[in-house]
Amino acid sequence: MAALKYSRQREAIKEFLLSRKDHPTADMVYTSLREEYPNLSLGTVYRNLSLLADRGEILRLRVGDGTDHFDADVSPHYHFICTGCGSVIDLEMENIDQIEDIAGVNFNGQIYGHVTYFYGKCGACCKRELS
Amino acid sequence: MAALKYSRQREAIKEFLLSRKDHPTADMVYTSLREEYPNLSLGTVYRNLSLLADRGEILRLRVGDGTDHFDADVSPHYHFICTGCGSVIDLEMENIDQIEDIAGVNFNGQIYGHVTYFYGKCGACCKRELS
DNA sequence: TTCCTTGCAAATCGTTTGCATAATG
DNA sequence: CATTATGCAAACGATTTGCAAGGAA
Repeated sequence: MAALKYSRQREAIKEFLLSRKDHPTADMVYTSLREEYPNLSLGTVYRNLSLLADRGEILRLRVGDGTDHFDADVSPHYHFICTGCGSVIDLEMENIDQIEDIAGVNFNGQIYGHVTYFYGKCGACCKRELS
Repeated sequence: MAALKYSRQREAIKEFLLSRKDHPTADMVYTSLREEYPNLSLGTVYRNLSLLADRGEILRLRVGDGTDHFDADVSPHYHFICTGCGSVIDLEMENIDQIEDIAGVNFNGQIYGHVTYFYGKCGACCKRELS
């Protein structure tokens, strides 16, 4: 892995992600940080998000809405995507790694991991529908 | 849902998907059908794939390689993506819908579904690595 | 004749890249 | 000084869309 040099921008991107629990997209990161760093470029945001994701310092979430979301919480956990408002929410749930064993039963290869997203209506959207 | 009119192209696209078990991309569908329908357009392929997916007649797979794959088998099943060769393979495995109940335990919304992809090395790639 | 569908091309969207310059080690 | 990172703009790949013409009900 190549050596990294410090960069104010990369630090700001990572701190921004750490400060939020709503899993922003690259464009959200860019737009928000632009207020503090007026000549930050979108390319730099993408470059650093990819770099951090490759190093495992952040998570890239392909939630299926066409644009990647990012999460600074790299501890193992799952995500819920609301089909109503599109929000991406952390789930606090029991480990389900046994599904890899279940999947491997009739399979003649090696299963090293899985990606799971849960879909439905979030609490706020459920409430909204009742009114 | 709007009324559908018959179209030779749509029929061909669906039949093509039914004839394959390797989950082609839009471009693969286009390239293959072009031989029989030389002036089929890529736009038409995309339009019909989206239309069929919206109606639930086919599945759109977001396997994470940047381009969507499609599957005419809409019966509930799971997919494995080989990190070696990128192939998308059907898994014959036990039902794991209980993970939605597990996920819902500490969640104050409604979970209606989930998407899971398994990753690893397929049989062919495992073999290749040994040699 | 109504209106869905097509082919084609242009447009869009998210993301990546080339390059000259700036900052780090 | 050697190298990595930046800003900017151009390039890209996948997908969508506008529009005039074609085909199904």
